[in-house]
Amino acid sequence: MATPEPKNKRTEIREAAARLFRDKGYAATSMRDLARAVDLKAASLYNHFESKEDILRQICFDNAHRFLEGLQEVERGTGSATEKLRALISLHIQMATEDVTSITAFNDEWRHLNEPYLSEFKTIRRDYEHRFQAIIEDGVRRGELCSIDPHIATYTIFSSMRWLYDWYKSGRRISTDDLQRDISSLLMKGLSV
Amino acid sequence: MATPEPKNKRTEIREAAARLFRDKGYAATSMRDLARAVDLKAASLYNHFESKEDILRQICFDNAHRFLEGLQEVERGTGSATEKLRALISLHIQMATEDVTSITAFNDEWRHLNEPYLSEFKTIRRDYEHRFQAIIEDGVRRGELCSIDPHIATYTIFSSMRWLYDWYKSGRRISTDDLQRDISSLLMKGLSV
DNA sequence: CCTACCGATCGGTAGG
DNA sequence: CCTACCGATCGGTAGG
Repeated sequence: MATPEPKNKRTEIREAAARLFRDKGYAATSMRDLARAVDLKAASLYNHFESKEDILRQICFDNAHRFLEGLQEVERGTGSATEKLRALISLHIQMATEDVTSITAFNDEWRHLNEPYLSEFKTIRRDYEHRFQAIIEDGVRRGELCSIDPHIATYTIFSSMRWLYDWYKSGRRISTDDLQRDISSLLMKGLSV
Repeated sequence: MATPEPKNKRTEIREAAARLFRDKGYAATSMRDLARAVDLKAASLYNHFESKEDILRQICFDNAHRFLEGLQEVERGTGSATEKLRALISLHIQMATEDVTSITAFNDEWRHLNEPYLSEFKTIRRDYEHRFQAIIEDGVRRGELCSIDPHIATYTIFSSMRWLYDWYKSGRRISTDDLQRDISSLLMKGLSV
């Protein structure tokens, strides 16, 4: 009973889209490609989504909110700046390894959003970056971290895990635990006094 | 005298293409966009390049060879693994800051190459990665670097500088010297014993 | 280097 | 959810 179908089809389309956007890029993915991937005709996709951009929009904003929630939880904690930073690095690795396809589309394809969504997305992103950077600044001020430029540190941390998105496509031969340990230790040691 | 025009126009088109590919992506850049950027009609572009992909091809392979040359020079050196690694990090930062637009297109758009060029490009890239990783493995073996997984270390270093490509688009307020110092010290300290 | 034009494909809609 | 179809735009060519 009830209607389990509609929601599942929507999710199925969204996931197929994330995969195609990651593999071919948003612009190179046609609605006919996507329809084929979910065994539908192109026109039928419009019963589930307003437009091609609507799908991208949901992928981008859903992931943005997941990152923001993770950050908020860390901010509410009572640990040292070092502990918070370590938790944030874990968050990024976790996001990258849990839902790879979606995160890749989120990372690389948001620039294809149209206004006003593009500006809205950039604002959220900038907010995240600033709050992340504030934690590093705090750590430097307290003498927990070395006197690195917090801006450089923030972006270096962000991008240092980007290879996971590409790399997870092919057969991954490293356990998530090893990743956590090695990446986290490299970055934390690099930032230590 | 002579003919300085042809070569200059070719270069002008290539640079405009690199900028457009970086800003909008390869698939979303039309030959009409590119023609407009260099004050030509779309059809005239085909006097300078065989196809749209031909332009991308040149950007990708030129940069691949520049990276390989830099690596070769480092490999020929007699320094320790630590010194070689430091030189390679410098190479990446230098490439990223010297010719940003071209490097971004090289980094993100190569997947739009068609066969057999796609396979050829991936082979070159894999070769570069393996030789880079060999230097890290050597450093670990000699006890110069900590016992991190060399594979994780290699890719973390590669991607840790990727933000430079995006970030250089907007007004850069950090000097190249500061970048060199902070990024290099973060990574080298992170990898030290 | 241009005008004129090609077939293919695009995102999306009408109407059922 | 489909068939049928729209105008727009794509990469590229012919011919000069």
